[in-house]
Amino acid sequence: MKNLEGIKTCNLFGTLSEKEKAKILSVSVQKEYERGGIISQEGDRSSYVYIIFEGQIKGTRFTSDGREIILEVFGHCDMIGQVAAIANEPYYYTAIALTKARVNIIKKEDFMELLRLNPGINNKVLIALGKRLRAAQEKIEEFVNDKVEQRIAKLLIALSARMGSEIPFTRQEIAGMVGTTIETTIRVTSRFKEAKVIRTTRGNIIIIDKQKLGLLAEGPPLEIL
Amino acid sequence: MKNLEGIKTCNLFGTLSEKEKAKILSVSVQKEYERGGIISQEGDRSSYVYIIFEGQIKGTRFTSDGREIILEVFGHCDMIGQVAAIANEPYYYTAIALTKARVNIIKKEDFMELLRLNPGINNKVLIALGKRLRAAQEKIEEFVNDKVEQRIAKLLIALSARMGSEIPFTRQEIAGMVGTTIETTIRVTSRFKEAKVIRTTRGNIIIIDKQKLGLLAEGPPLEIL
DNA sequence: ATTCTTTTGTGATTTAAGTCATACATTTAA
DNA sequence: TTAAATGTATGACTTAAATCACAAAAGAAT
Repeated sequence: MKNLEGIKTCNLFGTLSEKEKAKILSVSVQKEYERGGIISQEGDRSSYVYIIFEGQIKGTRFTSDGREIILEVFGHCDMIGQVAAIANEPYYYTAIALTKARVNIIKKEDFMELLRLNPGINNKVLIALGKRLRAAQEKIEEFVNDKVEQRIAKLLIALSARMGSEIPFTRQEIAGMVGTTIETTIRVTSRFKEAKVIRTTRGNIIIIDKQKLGLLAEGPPLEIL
Repeated sequence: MKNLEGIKTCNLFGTLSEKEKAKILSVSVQKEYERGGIISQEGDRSSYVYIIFEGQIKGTRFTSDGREIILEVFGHCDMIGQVAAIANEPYYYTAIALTKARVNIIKKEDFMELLRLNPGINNKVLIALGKRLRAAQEKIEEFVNDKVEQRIAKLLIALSARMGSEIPFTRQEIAGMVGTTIETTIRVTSRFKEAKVIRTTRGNIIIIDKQKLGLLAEGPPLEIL
């Protein structure tokens, strides 16, 4: 039960009284997932809302030919499943644990109740959704404006802002996040390595020159740096 | 005042009593825009929320080299500016009238008050935001999976669902919406014309073979149809 | 009517990234 | 400890779409 407490510090619940927070905890169950564990699945009827307490979770869709597109990466205090819950629709994508993850699960009905009784939460949920919308729209802009090299640089920066300079993803996953193939991702990261912008181990990318990575994200290709 | 009434039929206000609806009308002002008229501008401090009563409005951002990216197209009963209002941030993009448009303007403070007093509206706003998030994520998927031809086919179908088979956009605008150049857009639409999928006049695309367009949106390129 | 501006149309060329094929290293499983 | 699976690496080739460059048609403005 001790771990559950951490979730109370989330911005989402910032406006609530101790009593209300306690109520949320009382209606939520905590569950732990191993890397690769499936939290919720695309197309399933939505029954729960999830608040992430620890670890990273990816929101993924699979194309008809089996390729994986990672639409979002969630971390501490992020909430998933609320869009499906509120609109009463099936989940739009599959949520998979990227690392060992601990998640608070709230029944849809309890969540809706929570929203109804606490306008403060309602507002926080709205703000969070707004942020996700903007993030998605920024990504669209990137597809229009940026080359793969630049998109990968931006992604690495964004990921390192959340989880430090050691990024525990394979090239395959990176490819899924920027919407490219594994081969190009390997080629780009190899170039980054050669230019001493990153180091890598199997399944990890370690940023060693954040400044140069920032330049790459701004636009100029590696060759002219 | 008569025109204002139409907005009451919007789903957004479905759960409200007549009295509450009247309240909304009392705090909103109606304004008309000509094609090209600017409703709100990227970066401006958000002061109003807009509900579209009539016409089409595009949500646009400009790249550093002046190209236009149209992120969303809004129509009857859509609301814009609410994300900026709720998060208390500047507008994320510029809203420009695509056609003659009539818009209800609500002061940010009045809108926030409305949200606070009517959980029903709050919920509707959440659902609408959720839909926009999914639309944006679908677009990301399109960038990953689809070729330009397919993306243009999908766009034309989506637009025609809202505004009929005559689509009043230039190739330039179409290009901005699918994230490509004007040249490729012209080439693709020229091919569509030759295959009798569409007709065009200056500034307009008229869909004449909806079924074939549907096929194109599904994937197979024109040549093999 | 003539000029200016916007929109549409095409050809030639370049380029970024996808595709295919193959190899090797590192983990995990049998 | 050997085999299978997964992740990384690279070369050769193809292709979709961008870029550049120019031209003609359709409206709008003078």
